Amino acid sequence: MSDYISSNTMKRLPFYLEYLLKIRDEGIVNVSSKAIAVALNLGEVQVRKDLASISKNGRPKIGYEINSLIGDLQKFLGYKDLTDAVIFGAGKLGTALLDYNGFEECGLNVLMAFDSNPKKAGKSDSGKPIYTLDELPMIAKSMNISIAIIAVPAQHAQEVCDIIVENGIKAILNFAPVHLDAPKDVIIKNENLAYSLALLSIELKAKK
Amino acid sequence: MSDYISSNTMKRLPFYLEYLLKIRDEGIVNVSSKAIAVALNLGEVQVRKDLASISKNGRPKIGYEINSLIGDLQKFLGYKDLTDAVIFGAGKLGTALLDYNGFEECGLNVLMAFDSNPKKAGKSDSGKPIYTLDELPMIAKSMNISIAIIAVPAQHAQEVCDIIVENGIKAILNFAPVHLDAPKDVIIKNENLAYSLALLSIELKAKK
DNA sequence: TGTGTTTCGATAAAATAATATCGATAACTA
DNA sequence: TAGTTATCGATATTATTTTATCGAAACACA
Ligand SMILES: NC(=O)c1ccc[n+]([C@@H]2O[C@H](COP(=O)([O-])OP(=O)(O)OC[C@H]3O[C@@H](n4cnc5c(N)ncnc54)[C@H](O)[C@@H]3O)[C@@H](O)[C@H]2O)c1
Ligand SMILES: NC(=O)c1ccc[n+]([C@@H]2O[C@H](COP(=O)([O-])OP(=O)(O)OC[C@H]3O[C@@H](n4cnc5c(N)ncnc54)[C@H](O)[C@@H]3O)[C@@H](O)[C@H]2O)c1
Repeated sequence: MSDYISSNTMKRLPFYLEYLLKIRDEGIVNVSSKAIAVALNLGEVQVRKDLASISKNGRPKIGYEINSLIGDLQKFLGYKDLTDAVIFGAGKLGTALLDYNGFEECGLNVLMAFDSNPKKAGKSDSGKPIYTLDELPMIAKSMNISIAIIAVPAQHAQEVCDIIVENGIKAILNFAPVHLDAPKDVIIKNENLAYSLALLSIELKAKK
Repeated sequence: MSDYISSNTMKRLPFYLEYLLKIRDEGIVNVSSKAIAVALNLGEVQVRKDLASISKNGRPKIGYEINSLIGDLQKFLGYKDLTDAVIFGAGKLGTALLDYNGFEECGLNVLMAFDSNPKKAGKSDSGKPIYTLDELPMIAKSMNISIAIIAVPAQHAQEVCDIIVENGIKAILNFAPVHLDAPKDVIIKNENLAYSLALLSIELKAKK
């Protein structure tokens, strides 16, 4: 168990967890780094290194005990204690995210959405509340929102970002295809689906 | 203009493009690597290196000529010649993607969706066609689909992946939170939104 | 109990990526 | 026109990440 974990390693951890959960369902109790490496298309040394950074229970000849490895992964990934998140922009993408029930198992509690358009206010299909933007200050004060998800049109993303920062939220996942400026104690991650697709297309062309 | 471009560099290129388009609108004609670096929070040497890999027109004291740099970026990123993509799963996420009009400007042409549920067949809000899954072979044969986007429930993702591969599509963007197995000449990229959020939450906790 | 096999973790080496340094060049200024 | 400055690109350095190597631990089985 080392102290620092690289972001590349972090990105692989969820895949280990997913795979381990799958094979545990199949009744497997122990697994070797080699088996994991083959299944996920990674190097086995890399697998051992990654796992060593969050767990410490590999045994020669035996491999890893799946249950405790899963436990360590879930603990590290914070899939136990929920983090509260809210969405800005209750449009197509925003409501898809709001009504998606797969976040809980990753430790995320998507609570509500905010939209500038009062007509959007009310409840989503799955029954989660949608508020108007001016209700944010009050709500933010009374509860501890950790993460904001931006799903508003690009031209409004920066202004929404500013409002988010003003209300004390320190982490933002931004789906709008623009670079956002914010104080550097605010963590911003850009999730640009169009770029992901474009990069895939580039790789495809490069291969031929 | 070098030959090989690292994936880290590739991920940064769209941000350069976005920024350059923005400042071009403001009437700026030349820009220095330093200005770009400051705006996007990168190292200025890194910016020069990245840009050198796709363009070659920086001039001492002047910087880069924005127009030609934009041209080179767009050309490299393939934002001119459109690549055709289709979506599997016309649920909440799938239709949000289908009706999103921001892909075109990144060179992606999202044509249609396929869903196993016949009730979904017809047209989306924006008028794009939704077909049943069994219509895929015929359609795939008559046109050149480059990219498949998987937006079906996790438990069906692998079976849909198999169908996609059978129909000759060589690149997949997978939104289902499962690892997919496919022949290694098929490029698979996982876009797991829940993990992105979870990682943000981990970083946030680590900072405090 | 001893030998062989598997698999781990630690350490070393190689590959990749980021950052720093510096001479060269082009524009500006006096 | 000569000196000054901003900025580039090339090269060198440093840091990070991946991959290889190898001794030791743990079990199987004779
Ligand atoms: N739909 C997709 O698949 C997709 C894919 C990639 C990126 N995006 C990006 O996600 C964002 C949302 O896309 P969408 O398709 O859901 O758009 P949308 O038009 O369906 O929804 C946008 C919502 O934001 C609300 N809004 C506008 N200004 C606001 C403000 N200042 N504060 C709060 N809410 C505001 C609107 O009322 C609307 O409900 C866009 O930036 C888009 O570029 C979407
Ligand atoms: N909604 C989100 O914000 C979100 C976020 C992250 C990941 N995801 C993932 O994206 C996928 C879709 O999510 P969603 O919220 O749109 O779900 P959804 O239930 O709204 O839609 C799923 C659609 O897939 C169709 N489908 C089922 N089996 C199919 C098959 N074999 N072939 C073709 N179509 C099939 C269904 O008929 C349905 O229309 C899921 O894997 C989910 O985990 C969704």
